[in-house]
Amino acid sequence: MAIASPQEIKRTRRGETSRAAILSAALDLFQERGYEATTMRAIAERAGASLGSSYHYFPSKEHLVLEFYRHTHELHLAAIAPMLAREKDLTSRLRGTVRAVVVTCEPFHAVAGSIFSTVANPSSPLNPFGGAAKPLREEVVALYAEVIKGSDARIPGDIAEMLPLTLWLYQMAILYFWIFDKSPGRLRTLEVIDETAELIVRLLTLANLPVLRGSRKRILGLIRSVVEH
Amino acid sequence: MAIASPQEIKRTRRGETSRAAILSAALDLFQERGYEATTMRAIAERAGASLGSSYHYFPSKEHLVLEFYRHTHELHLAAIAPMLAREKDLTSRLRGTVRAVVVTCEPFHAVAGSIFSTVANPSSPLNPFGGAAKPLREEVVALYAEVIKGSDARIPGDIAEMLPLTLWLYQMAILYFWIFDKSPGRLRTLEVIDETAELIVRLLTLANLPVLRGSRKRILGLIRSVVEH
DNA sequence: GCTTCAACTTGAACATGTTCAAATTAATAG
DNA sequence: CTATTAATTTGAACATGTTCAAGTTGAAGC
Repeated sequence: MAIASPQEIKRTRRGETSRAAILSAALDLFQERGYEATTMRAIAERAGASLGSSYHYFPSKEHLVLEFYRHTHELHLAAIAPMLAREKDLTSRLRGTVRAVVVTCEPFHAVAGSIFSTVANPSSPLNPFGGAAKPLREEVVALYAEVIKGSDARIPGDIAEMLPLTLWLYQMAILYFWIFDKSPGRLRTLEVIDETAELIVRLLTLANLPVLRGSRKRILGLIRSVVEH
Repeated sequence: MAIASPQEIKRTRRGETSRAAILSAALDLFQERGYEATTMRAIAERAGASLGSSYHYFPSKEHLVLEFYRHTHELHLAAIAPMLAREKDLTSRLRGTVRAVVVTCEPFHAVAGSIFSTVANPSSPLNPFGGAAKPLREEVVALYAEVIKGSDARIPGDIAEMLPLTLWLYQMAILYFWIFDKSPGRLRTLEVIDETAELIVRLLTLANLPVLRGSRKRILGLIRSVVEH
């Protein structure tokens, strides 16, 4: 409920071991049973710790999810590094990056629903628009900046400024769609990613048309005004 | 957690009184204290009922929120009826309708955050993409169909087909923005509504341009494929 | 080795959403 | 009016996230 106080816990070796055990148990159990079905008591038990000890390291169950996110983010980065190093075409880079998101998250599909709802809550420390999850969001936004920068596409400056954040939002939308996707192998999500990635790049090109200049300026102004707080 | 069984409770006069008292107490308390701070025990107490009785009429706390939604929807409909009867300009109709949403919801701004997160959860009966909240969503979509139909704008058939649902989604996005809006009188949300309403109608016009034909078809196909399940 | 103190651990206690079996009430049939 | 039955009401019991005061541990300084 309350935002986590940002004070770092100074980690001794003993503490670090406990913390790691608790986190690892939590990640396992979230995958096995889902977020809601995993109780803090079960986490503590599997970690060989006590209930209170878990709360010493993680202020709440939600904060364990935050680590869960960070974990998948690392996996995602590792998965796309070779592609980003090789590929120059923006559509391909975008498609590859977003495809990798859902592929990386696939083992957690069952958990994702309840997590997403937690994340959507503005008063949750996990809400990416503020609170504890903000740094992680910024890492993802930076990743999309890299996706753009490393491509051979020439994006006008005013668009380039807002694009990474917009693509992050796009990724969130894809993830929400993916949560509902019941098709075998989550194929429909992959199709939607392919289609939208192409469409986005196409619209970026069209944005230079004279008729669209006005709308383009307005849209960018809108995004800018929505983002600033 | 479980989806509500759709069996109607046959309401005798006695039952109806109790049900109404519980609902009314819940609506009051949600406004006074917010969703999370309102306990089922407090609702029962204020309603002069017992805890168990509340659960006899409402399968869960979330289902009380659903009624809360329905309540604000009625208020919204009443608020915009005169405007819709008079106004023919699509931009004005759209702006007026969405403005009325946030104005109607203003008394519940403090509650809205936690409610929104509950609603976003795919496994919640309140999730508008399925479950108990679907009928209400369809009412709102129908309202936007009316917003379009009653206007003097001539919308191409393929767009008109998908537009109401898209506008419902747009309304959801505005509401999410509104939740975070801390400006006095929620002025920023109103500004964003004005700007986006104009922009949407402008883009609808532009969609007829030959250069945009391809993208238009693709976007519509995308929406269609995303909506169908 | 002893003291000190912060880090760490513990489990009981609490609040609250939910379930349920039993009790109560009121309407209906005879 | 009485018996029956379904609707309604009740509150105890349960599960689980969270808090907290008290206990334990181990390293650093002497």
